[in-house]
Amino acid sequence: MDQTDRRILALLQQDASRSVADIAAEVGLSQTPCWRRIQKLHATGVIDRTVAILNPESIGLGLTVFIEVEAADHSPEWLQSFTAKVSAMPEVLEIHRMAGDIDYLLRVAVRDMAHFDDFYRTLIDTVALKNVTSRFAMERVKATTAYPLER
Amino acid sequence: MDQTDRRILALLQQDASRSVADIAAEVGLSQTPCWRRIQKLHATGVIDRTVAILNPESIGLGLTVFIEVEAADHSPEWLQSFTAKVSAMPEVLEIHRMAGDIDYLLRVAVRDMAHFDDFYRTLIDTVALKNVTSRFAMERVKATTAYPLER
DNA sequence: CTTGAAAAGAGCGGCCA
DNA sequence: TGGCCGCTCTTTTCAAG
Repeated sequence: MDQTDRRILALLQQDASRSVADIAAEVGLSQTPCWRRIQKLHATGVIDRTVAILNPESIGLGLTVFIEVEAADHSPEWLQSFTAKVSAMPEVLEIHRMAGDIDYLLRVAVRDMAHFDDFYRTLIDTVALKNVTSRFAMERVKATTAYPLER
Repeated sequence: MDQTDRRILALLQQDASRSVADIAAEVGLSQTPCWRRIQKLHATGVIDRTVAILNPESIGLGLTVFIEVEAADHSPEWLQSFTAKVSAMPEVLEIHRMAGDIDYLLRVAVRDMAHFDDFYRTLIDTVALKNVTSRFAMERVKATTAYPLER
């Protein structure tokens, strides 16, 4: 993956709806080689998928909550049950297994506090947890899915 | 926005590279009305953009760090300077202004610990901070950009 | 809202340098 | 590798039920 690939990726991370010809022109290639590079980036898993990013407010999911979780115990059974059950909850957009005093960090999208309360009850009902801290986001100052690729 | 729009959005959040005809078939519409709905969802800002999602490991940015920040003070000047300067750092993918004891939560993508150390020094050099806690993600158990739309 | 169709545009592949 | 040139498929618009 060379510098040209990186430039292509940078553009596609910003806007994947642009035509190959368009992107090709911007990176100084003609269509075919540019198209071939993009195919290869897909095939090798560098590009995982292309998706529509929605405005959460417009679909009534304006409340983002980060939940810090400490495991009830650290047995393989608990871990597996936790990840399986929590992964299946649609409000949970992300689950990170963490280093340090917190075992898992969840990122959750809900409608409002009532919805969160609902979710929270379900969560603590579904899996045994030692300690849970919820942090509420008031404002999304920056939110991008684009990794930095300069170099 | 009705149920059909929601179904279209659910599909586009999963895979925005599918053809309109394909999506139309799945939601039980013909091409033209389906296409018009998608245009409208763009125009009204429900669909913000469509982007390529990369595999962070494959581009050498496999280390995700969440940084909890307490502001040095809460003056408008500090807040503005903080958001402007930190937004401009490419490693910072997300900035959330939080409720509670933490003022800001950052989500940062870096190559490795050395890169993080670099980033961290730059961060605390760039803006005055009262307290900073870094939490390191060991494993991405779940990561989706798709908001739940069932209903 | 549907179908059908047609023009414009983009994706895709072969072939040559 | 990259570039040129078609063939094919989609997207996009339009007319009409």
